[in-house]
Amino acid sequence: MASQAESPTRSSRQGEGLHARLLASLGPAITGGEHPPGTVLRTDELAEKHEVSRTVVREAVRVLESMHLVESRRRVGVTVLPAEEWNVYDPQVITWRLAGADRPRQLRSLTVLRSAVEPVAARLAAGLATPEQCAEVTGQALGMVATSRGGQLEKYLVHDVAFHRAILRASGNEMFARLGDVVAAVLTGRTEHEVMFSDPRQEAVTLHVQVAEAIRERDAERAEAAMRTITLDAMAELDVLVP
Amino acid sequence: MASQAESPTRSSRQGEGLHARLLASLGPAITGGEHPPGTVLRTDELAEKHEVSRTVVREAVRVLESMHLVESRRRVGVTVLPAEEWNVYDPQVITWRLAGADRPRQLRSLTVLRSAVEPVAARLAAGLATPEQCAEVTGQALGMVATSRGGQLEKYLVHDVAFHRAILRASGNEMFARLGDVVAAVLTGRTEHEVMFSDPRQEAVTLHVQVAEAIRERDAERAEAAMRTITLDAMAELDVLVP
DNA sequence: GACCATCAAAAGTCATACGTAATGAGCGTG
DNA sequence: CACGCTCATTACGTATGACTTTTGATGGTC
Repeated sequence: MASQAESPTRSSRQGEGLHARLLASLGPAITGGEHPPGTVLRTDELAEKHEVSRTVVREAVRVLESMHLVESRRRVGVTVLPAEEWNVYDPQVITWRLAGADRPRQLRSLTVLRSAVEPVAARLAAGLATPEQCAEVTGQALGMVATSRGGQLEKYLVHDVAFHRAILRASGNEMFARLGDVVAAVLTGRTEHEVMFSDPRQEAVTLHVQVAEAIRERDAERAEAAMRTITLDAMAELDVLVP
Repeated sequence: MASQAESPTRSSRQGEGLHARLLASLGPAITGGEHPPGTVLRTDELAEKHEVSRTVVREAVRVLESMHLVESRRRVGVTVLPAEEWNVYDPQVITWRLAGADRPRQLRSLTVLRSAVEPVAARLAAGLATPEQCAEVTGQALGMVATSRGGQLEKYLVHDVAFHRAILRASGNEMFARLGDVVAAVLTGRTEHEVMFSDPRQEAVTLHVQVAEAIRERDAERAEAAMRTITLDAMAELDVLVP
């Protein structure tokens, strides 16, 4: 018990708890293929390697277990599960995979998911959006128009994310609403990592405005169609950028 | 350390660990509204109430925290988060909510999600399904036909679930594939809890066969359309059964 | 009334001891 | 030789007590 008493929390300050730090180390290592499925980790070993107590390791392992990244069995150890078992909807897992070697596959999966969900969300939003939500969507679309020229990619991105978030929220479906972070991650990733020298294509901007209009006019059909075009464009774009 | 030594694991045998048991108690209590958002739980209190050690409580809380059901802060306690924060895609959370008071809302959310995802999955499957996957889909559709009369609802359900699972898997998208459990839960729930005296509607059966045919013939358009009809029917049915 | 020092409550961490179950080597028997 | 049983080993599971760290709350001073 004296070890941490003599050296008050070794090294620099940590924002979060030790378990979170360990998790942030183990999670990406697993999703990134550093510990391939079938690998067996032992708690004592992890504790020693990361210089934390077994208690901390166990808490982190519990979380990984709840994500179905690993399975803890007596007398065996902590076994890394095959990727098919992973909770690929867990925001943390998504983040880890987007940050690692799996990034292209993950981006593609998410984009396909978008192409399924967002058109339906737009359709629902057209029927359910409150006046405030309509105003929000319209406002963000106009913001996209305003920032679509002159290399203001960062500002454009902000409006783009807010636009899609607003529609997902206005759809009235909690599960759709929760995909706001996913869409944000995809859009941000596109702007950040991929080559985006030029301004956004004007057709894309126009489509966003059309979606906003359609929702405002309660035209479910048009809202869905326009949004479907947007997401299909995103998939086509992905085919060009990613192998 | 003597407490469980003198009484060898009090009461009956437990299949899983204590933390899992605690989780199975706390999770539904939170998602079911028994501990409304804002409620503050204290670790020691939970430990005493459930007759487990703080270690066990902490592990369970860590998992709940990773699901964004609660937030643990020093000097404050374990605070229940508002429902908007919850990881509604976590299979455990879905299960808990389906088993609790939130069941109708959850069923509706999941059905809407299905209506967005499954048509797109069918379209993709039409382009990607291997011969084996085509055979599987067709086989399950035929199984549905065979069990669609004579009150064999349980057998029909098995084929129905397997059919949708096969298509989601054949879509080639890992995130779609992971929704197999969700679809299974919805379909099972419909057969179990709702009134289903009669045999399934023959039109529904026919639509499933059509989807299988379309996938086999690589007709993406028709596969998507038929599946869309299936999921829209499911939504319509839900509107009738659930308030 | 605003600001700051002090206090205390509760989570966070650690180390240790002991319980428990699963595994696989070894051994005996048919 | 094969099969199955026993049993020691091993690594996770649980409990506990001591200590640390953070932070809301309290109360006092200017």
